[in-house]
Amino acid sequence: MSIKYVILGYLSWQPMTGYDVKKIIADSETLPWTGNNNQIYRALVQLHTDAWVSKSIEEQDGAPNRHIYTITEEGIRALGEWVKTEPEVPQSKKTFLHQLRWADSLEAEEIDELLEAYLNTVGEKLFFLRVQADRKPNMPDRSMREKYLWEMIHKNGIAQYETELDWIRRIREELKELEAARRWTKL
Amino acid sequence: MSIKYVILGYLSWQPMTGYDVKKIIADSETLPWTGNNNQIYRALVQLHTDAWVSKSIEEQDGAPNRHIYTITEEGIRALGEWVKTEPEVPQSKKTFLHQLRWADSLEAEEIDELLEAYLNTVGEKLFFLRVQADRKPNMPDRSMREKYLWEMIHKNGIAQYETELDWIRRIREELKELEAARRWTKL
DNA sequence: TTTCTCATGTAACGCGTTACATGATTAC
DNA sequence: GTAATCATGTAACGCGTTACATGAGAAA
Repeated sequence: MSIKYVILGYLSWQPMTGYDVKKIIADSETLPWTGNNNQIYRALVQLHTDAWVSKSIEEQDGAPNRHIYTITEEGIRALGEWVKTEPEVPQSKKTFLHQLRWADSLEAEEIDELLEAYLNTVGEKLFFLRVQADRKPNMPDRSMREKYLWEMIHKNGIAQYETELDWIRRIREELKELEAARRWTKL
Repeated sequence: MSIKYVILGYLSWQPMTGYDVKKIIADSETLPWTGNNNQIYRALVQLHTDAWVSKSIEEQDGAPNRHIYTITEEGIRALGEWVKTEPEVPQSKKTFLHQLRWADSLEAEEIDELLEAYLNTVGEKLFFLRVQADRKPNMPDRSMREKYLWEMIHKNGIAQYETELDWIRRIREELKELEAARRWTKL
């Protein structure tokens, strides 16, 4: 359950309510979760029973009380251990590639339209990723190095989508050439 | 349930048993599933009740009978429609990035070790991806264009991991510079 | 007046994984 | 003799999603 550590991480950065965590996850272009309540509140309950976070309640009138979660010493230790854990291979889920694999039954034009649609989808995502960097969260950086790490994490996402765009452009051009050659030999 | 279409795709390519499908998925470096029985056999039952595949049984003695699934006309139609479906944004799950985000509490050396471990993991994966291209499946290509598409799909994975390696190398170098600068100012 | 934000939570379900179960043949 | 391959399937569970439920205040 990796989201548990992701949440713990954000709590190591500043105390928050479940609602705050939800917003961070939902607004993030890079976190692979939707930010749904069910998962987050359940994870927070777990973190609390693990004693990795403590909970304090701030009463409000005319609104539900805010349950503020704060990371504990134990939680900091657990997070530190997790961070040093053997890295996993990144894995991407690109449904489009599986569509493309069986696209040979389509007309050349149809394939090109598909690729264009994919180009637009990826391009749009890239745009939002870049915009999010400008919006800059109002969260202070704890150190020079941490700021650098966060920037590089952001750039990682951008680089991936840029690579994808290059790949799409290349395949479109080459398919155009292939199609031209096919027509030539047919004449 | 995208795996349903993935399986349907492979069945469009040639009739197969569940076991064959399992092997393809398990051996693939790019398909994001493990190739576990439960999922595959269940999906095949669904495909069959959808009438997208037909089933014939080849009896064997001293071994379980082979249930051979063949795509139907309806299945071909369904696959064709799915292929033309609006492409989704690719999304990757990079647990390592979430580890790195909270790595600022570590010593410079420890971070570098982490990054080196990540480099090795990604490098190894890339190696296997390339090897798999040589191993080349004994499956005949149906057309020039399909062969090209499959090659490009393969290159897509390679490009992603290469981008990742570049990113790791860059961050390692820059962190080294940062650390050097920090030591310099401390003296 | 309707929609959005704040803030908590629950119900139902589907996708995906690990592990279990069987049993013959083939390879090392 | 042990392990892998062929070939089918089931049980249990966990992660993740959509949707539901409540209710106040603020903004459009």
